[in-house]
Amino acid sequence: MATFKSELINTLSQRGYLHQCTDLDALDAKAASSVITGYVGYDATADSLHIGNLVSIMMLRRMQQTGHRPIALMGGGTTKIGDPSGRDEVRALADDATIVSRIASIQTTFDRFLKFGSGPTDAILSNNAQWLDKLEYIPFLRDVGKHFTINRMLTMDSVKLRLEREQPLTFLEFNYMILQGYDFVELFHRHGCTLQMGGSDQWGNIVQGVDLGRRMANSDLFGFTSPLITLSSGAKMGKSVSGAVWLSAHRLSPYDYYQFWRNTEDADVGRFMKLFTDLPLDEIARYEALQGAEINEGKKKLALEATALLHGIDNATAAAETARKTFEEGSAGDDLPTVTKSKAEIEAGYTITTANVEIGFAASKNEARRKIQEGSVKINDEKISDENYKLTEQDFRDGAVKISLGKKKFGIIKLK
RNA sequence: GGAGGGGUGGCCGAGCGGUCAAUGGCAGCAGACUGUAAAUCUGCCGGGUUCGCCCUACGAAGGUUCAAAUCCUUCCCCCUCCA
Repeated sequence: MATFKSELINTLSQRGYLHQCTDLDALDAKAASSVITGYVGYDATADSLHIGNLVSIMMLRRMQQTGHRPIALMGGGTTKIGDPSGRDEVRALADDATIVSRIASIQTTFDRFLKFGSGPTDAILSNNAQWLDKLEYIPFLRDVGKHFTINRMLTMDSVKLRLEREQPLTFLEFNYMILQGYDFVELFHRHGCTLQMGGSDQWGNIVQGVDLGRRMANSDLFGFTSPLITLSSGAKMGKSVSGAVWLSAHRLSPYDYYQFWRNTEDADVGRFMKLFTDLPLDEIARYEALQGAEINEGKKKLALEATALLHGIDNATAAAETARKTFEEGSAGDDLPTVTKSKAEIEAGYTITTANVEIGFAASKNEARRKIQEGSVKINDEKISDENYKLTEQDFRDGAVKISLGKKKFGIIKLK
């Protein structure tokens, strides 16, 4: 089974993270004989990372698990430029204050996956604003710009595709790959970082960094990318009942995160366990062998383990218990979205329509009315077909009403 | 600088004076079937509503008309060809 010399590359390869590598054999040899420092960069395009970032976060985690040193690089500087990769339109650029607050919010996610500190394999959190913000234009062009040819840059997918589609590419964005390449060299000088990882869409940017390292620092740097993770049905990964799958709890609750994994397609269970949990491969193989409805046991395990990594075992267990009560017992668990109402508010007339909106099931009252007419709204498991139905004290059992939309969305209205 | 074409709902894309909150497709939501799976089929898919209607919307601002996404004027932006 072990086809590589190093534990790092064996792990990355066996668990499904390997897509492309600039020099796999050399990297493998190096990882077998020394501690490698490697990084992944994250731009602050929102105040939370999302499921699409999780593969690379797990790669950093695998590095640490196999005795190497990961760096999470926050793109405080590059976010001001905007990565054109895979986009047809210029990004809406955030102002400095927004970027700083987003980074502060994002950083907490890494504490769950990596152990930071000053030991030889302790993770490092860095921010490229530290060096990019104070670059001087002419010196930068002379030191770094001279190593990039326009000819080469025009062949990069991020540029070429935009031009082929006749979409505008600003000079600002055109510089993104140069700055990302420069990051790599900077991290090499600061921390001896010799590896950059990322998703397959980052290949071009990463390779530019590897080349720049050879030219500027005469150093051997490595690039490693993971495949784009899609569902077996072909869809892009990243939909939960309440929209995008965010990693920050303020954007997506641990319960909803658990539910996202619980609803994994059958064919993806084993693959996702390898990528997104620490379960040993032989245990994963046992779950993969399950057939038919038994696969649900694997989904529960996947959901529990993946949620525990991000939100802690206590939150994961609570989410699992809420799911069990809600779906298997038909009662209501504690982690469901909750709205609290006073007795006076109920007496003043609180309609089922408003309740659906307040609990987040519908974006507007019209949508809530439609759902009621479609017969998908229930109160305490009783279908409600009157859109003007007002909750009464009789609806409250032990001070709470269970409200549901469809088969998967549940919420609680509590009486204060 | 000159000539022509175009900007429509989350996206693509019809419409070209009234019957247009605007055909289709994608995405999304719900129902049926199931295993909280996939596939399939069905319905819904701007906001508010006392369910009569009302408001907002077809790049922006004015105008013509009983009536405009559709006609006119000005402005902004994109594309193609010529120089």
